[in-house]
Amino acid sequence: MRSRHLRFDVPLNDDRDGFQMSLQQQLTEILSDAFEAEGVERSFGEVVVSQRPELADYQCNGALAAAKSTGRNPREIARGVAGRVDAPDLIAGIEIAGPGFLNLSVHDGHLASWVARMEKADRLNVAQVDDPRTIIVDYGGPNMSKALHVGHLRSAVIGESLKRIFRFLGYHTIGDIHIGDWGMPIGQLIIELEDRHPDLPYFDPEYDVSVDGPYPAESPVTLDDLSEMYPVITRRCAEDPEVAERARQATFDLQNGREGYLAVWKHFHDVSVAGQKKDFGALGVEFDVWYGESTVHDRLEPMVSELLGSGVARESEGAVVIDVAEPEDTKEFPPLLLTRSDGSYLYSTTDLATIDMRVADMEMGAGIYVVDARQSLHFEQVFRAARRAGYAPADVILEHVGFGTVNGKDGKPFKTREGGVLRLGDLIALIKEGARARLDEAHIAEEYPAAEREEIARQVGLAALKFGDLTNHRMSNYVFDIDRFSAFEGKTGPYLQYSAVRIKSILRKVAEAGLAPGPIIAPTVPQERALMLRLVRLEEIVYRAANLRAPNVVAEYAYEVATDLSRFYERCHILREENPERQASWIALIEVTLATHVVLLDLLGIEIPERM
RNA sequence: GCCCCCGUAGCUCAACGGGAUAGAGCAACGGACUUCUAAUCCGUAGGUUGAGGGUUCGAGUCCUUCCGGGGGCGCCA
Repeated sequence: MRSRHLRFDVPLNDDRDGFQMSLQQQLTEILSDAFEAEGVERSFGEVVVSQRPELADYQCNGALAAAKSTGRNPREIARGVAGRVDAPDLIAGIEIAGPGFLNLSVHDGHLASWVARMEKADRLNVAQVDDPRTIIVDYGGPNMSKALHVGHLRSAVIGESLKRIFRFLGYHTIGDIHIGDWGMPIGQLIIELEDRHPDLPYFDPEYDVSVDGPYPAESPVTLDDLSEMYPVITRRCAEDPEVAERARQATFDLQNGREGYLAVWKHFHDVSVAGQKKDFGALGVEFDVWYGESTVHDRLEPMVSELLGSGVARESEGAVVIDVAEPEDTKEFPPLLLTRSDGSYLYSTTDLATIDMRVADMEMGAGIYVVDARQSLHFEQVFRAARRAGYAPADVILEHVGFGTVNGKDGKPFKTREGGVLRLGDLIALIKEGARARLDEAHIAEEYPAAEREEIARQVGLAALKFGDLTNHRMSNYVFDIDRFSAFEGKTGPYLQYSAVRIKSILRKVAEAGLAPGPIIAPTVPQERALMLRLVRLEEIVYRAANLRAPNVVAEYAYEVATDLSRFYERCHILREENPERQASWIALIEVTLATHVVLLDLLGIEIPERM
């Protein structure tokens, strides 16, 4: 059984001390046994969280499904199963409802022992996968020639979260930014710079490093220059075929090792990476490697020759292509374009070579590409080509995890009121400013040192921004509304932080009062019970998020934990509680809740302030 | 023309591989601070899930036909 595993066909590591399953799994085992004893296939015993919390904690719908295959009455099956369930210490009640739902309520003592288990076990008793597979998460994907804008937010934030989720579950993960730094945009920037400053040594064909000395160490352009130049040159290329032809030539020359171009490319690369490190750093997005298209440039020429030699690739209209259509395709599948007719390389070329490199040199067991959903065809082509070329054996997972676009209120890709794109750096500054204003107007943290207020504003602003993105399902094209992304009330990142901060505050006062956590006892208040029931689901949630590649599952759950904590907080006053056993149990309970928050917010890439 | 994604409350979004009465936040209205932080909590109101047809005990979810939006379809990334 041990049903939870990622779609990598990898079993969960069961070598855990004590409780080896999640509560849900444990209930599923019991029900499966009962179904089996009743003469029905045990797979019908699957237990899920109740859709009607006022009726039950968990439910099993198997009797309904089994009715079809067995031809028996569903309520009769349910009755039979219910009669065979005998686990009084775990299941306090089992009832048949409606057409044949089995409603389960968990025994309070058992629930408390689960929370206690989380408190004592490592990692809140969340199992790690038993799989040495290396997962490379390819996200961020900035183009070297453009400053980061809101459109880059999704890949960065979703990719970062997925990487953290996989890592938390025990996978060896590598986050790779995969910079776009070897294609046509570079050729375009080169000729734009050449047109503006033809006197620069990089463009002098006569320049000889051995005679004239090395190229200047100082960059001829700043990041702002590049951002300004890029739209200019793309427009010029669109309007004038001759300019476009020169850009293509420059791209070819760069890729074939023209020294001056390589030298100026290096400058472009360095100023651009410096800017990206700043922006992604400000977002709290951390890449393990800063590779890019150019990383594989040495492999391109040999790769194309080899593929041509082996017959995987072929010439077509002067270009080199790989056919990737499969007989069972129902739709037309165009071949992957490996080189242009002038021999220069494309996005497809570097992507294919990158797969080869990742498998051969980085031991990639799974490649997760967190890239705009519009590129799905491209990735399907590249993945198929990688299989045909033998770069990616069948056991290596290649997966495009797409996401929707960030739109404005008009349904088109987001633009500022002035019609320009909103830079990521400006957006972060804007939201942080909003968070600071919120502190002022609500008279929060007035007595804190200025530096701490500043830090709180930063953390709160980023939380609002990230949660605002991650709470959406990744596939939906969401509407970017600055007001929503800088809201601090309701279902927002700051609410989650606030929940954690409240606990920290209580725990400080608890320590001052000389109180300490004690054994977690059975819940006596509905809000307390609801919180426990929520916490116990942590493992299910994280695995589910990983399997669906959906951080919004974690975001949603984190919000629910925070809500349950708030309700508990309103109802149960810990410091004033007179029953010492209950008080000590509550202290332990909020400690587990805080630990859960710490895990969840970390998976979302959200920091928790000490106070706010 | 072919293919992919999307369409859910006034707005922005969820909905745990088909389950019971489709849930949250915001906005609106009404309550709760001498009480561990009110960035909170409680309540009211808000829906023919774009439209039709089908599959079955049961459909927002699967199939199908339309309508509407976004995107892709060899020398862009």
